[in-house]
Formats: sequence, structure tokens, C-alpha cells
Amino acid sequence: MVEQQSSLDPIFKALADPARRTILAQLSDGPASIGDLAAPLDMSFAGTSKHVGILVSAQLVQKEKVGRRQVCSLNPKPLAEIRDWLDRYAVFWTARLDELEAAVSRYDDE
Amino acid sequence: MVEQQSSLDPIFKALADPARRTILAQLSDGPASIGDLAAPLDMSFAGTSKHVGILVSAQLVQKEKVGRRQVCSLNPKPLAEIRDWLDRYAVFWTARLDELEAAVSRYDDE
DNA sequence: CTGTTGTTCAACCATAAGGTTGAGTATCAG
DNA sequence: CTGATACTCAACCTTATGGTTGAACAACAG
Repeated sequence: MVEQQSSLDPIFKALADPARRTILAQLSDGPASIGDLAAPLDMSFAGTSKHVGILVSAQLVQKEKVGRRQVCSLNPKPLAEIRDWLDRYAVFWTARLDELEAAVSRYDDE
Repeated sequence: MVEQQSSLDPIFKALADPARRTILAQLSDGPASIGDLAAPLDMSFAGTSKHVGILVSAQLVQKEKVGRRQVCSLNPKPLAEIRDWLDRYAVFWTARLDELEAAVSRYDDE
């Protein structure tokens, strides 16, 4: 199993910040402007704008200008990429967890 | 959908570095020592040791001292946490991708 | 004991990341 | 036009991150 160079890096980096995950969570309820997103974040407007920029360059979020607002919406595709990456480990971790369960039940039987 | 404070942060941060994902990929083939892991990384021994330390503190990797070697092995549990987090978006993104597909096929029909 | 191997630790450096503020640009409201 | 709103950008600061080197230590080999 060898790691190939891909776009995973910006996606994982984008997801590695709690503020940005909060933004994603908010957007999963529907589109929102930068101002809407900034409100619950205890952070300046410009700070939020930066975070959204990072999410946009990781292609997790799309911006569309509507009047003077930037309406942001979630783009699910990169999440599917993460899922694919995880799936490469799924078989392995299922096996390992089964091992653990088996070990535990052997322990219980004694 | 609100983000609760959790252990996701160190896990995502740990996964956000390509060297660390390479280490995980290597470990998915079976346990390996720090030296083994350093070899394909074009990085110093100590650097690799640091990366492994980060993976250990994110609980993605376990170390066990065997003689003078530190044998590292993959711990699948945190990956399951990431998967759970992703699953909260799964329904949403499936719906969105269906929308896109539908849009594309409408486009094809024209 | 001596030397080599495997690893960690401390110190250091360069760059990136996360945040701020203040100025500047569109857009709408009156 | 004037002013408020929604944002972006540039500059700056602080701390984290990713890497290095060199010294130290523990374990095995001879």
C-alpha cells in the first residue's frame, strides 16, 4: 500500500481546524453568507473570510456572489475522496476490531 | 448540526501530513520499527520519530519496545471516528451528488 | 570493556498557520 | 450624493509545525 500524491493534503488540512469544521456543519444546514458563518465563531469577520477561503481552495465550499453577500454552500465531493482514502484501511481495521472482540470474548469465557 | 468538542482535532491534524499518511500506509502492511519507517521518507531518523510521536498521541499508532527497537503498529479506532464524522455528511453529499447527476443527465437529454 | 545500532531529547531555524486591525471596494437604502 | 453593510486585502504579530543537527542513552555484538 503506497501513498500516491493527490489532493488529499489540502482537504485534510482544511478539516484539521475546528472552526472550519464548524463552518461545514453550519453549511450542511443550507447555504449561508460569510457574516452568517462568522456569527457563532467568536472570531473577526476577516478571520472567518480566511477560513472560508481555505475551504474554497480545498473545494469543500463554493462561493457565489449574490448582491453584496457571498453565499457559501457545501461541496460534498472532497469528502467522498476522504472516504475513499479511509476505505483503503476499512478492511484492515474491521479485521483488527474483530480480533479485539475475539480477544475480549475469549477473556470473558475464562 | 452542531460540532461538539472531541478528539477529532488531533486525528485530522495527524492525517494532514503526507509523511504521516505514508507511515500509516506502511504500517497497514504490518508492524515496523522507526528505522524501517524512516527509510522511504527522505527525512532524518529524528524527524520520523517526531512524526510517529504525533501519530501515537493521536492514538493512530502504538509503540512497543522490543529490544532496542520501537515496533510500531496501526491502531484503527481513530479512523473509525473519522468515518463516523464523515457519515454525518454522507446523506447530504449523496443527495447532492444525485442532484448533480440528475442535472447532468437532463443536460445530456437536451 | 568497546563499539555499533536504534532511538530519544534538546536546541535551534525557517516557514506556515491562525488571528488581529485598518484601509479599500462593491452594493444597497434613503 | 451619503451612509451603512458585506466583504476582501495587506500588513502585522504570535505561536505551531516540520525539519535539522548533535549529544545522550539503552541494548546487543564481539
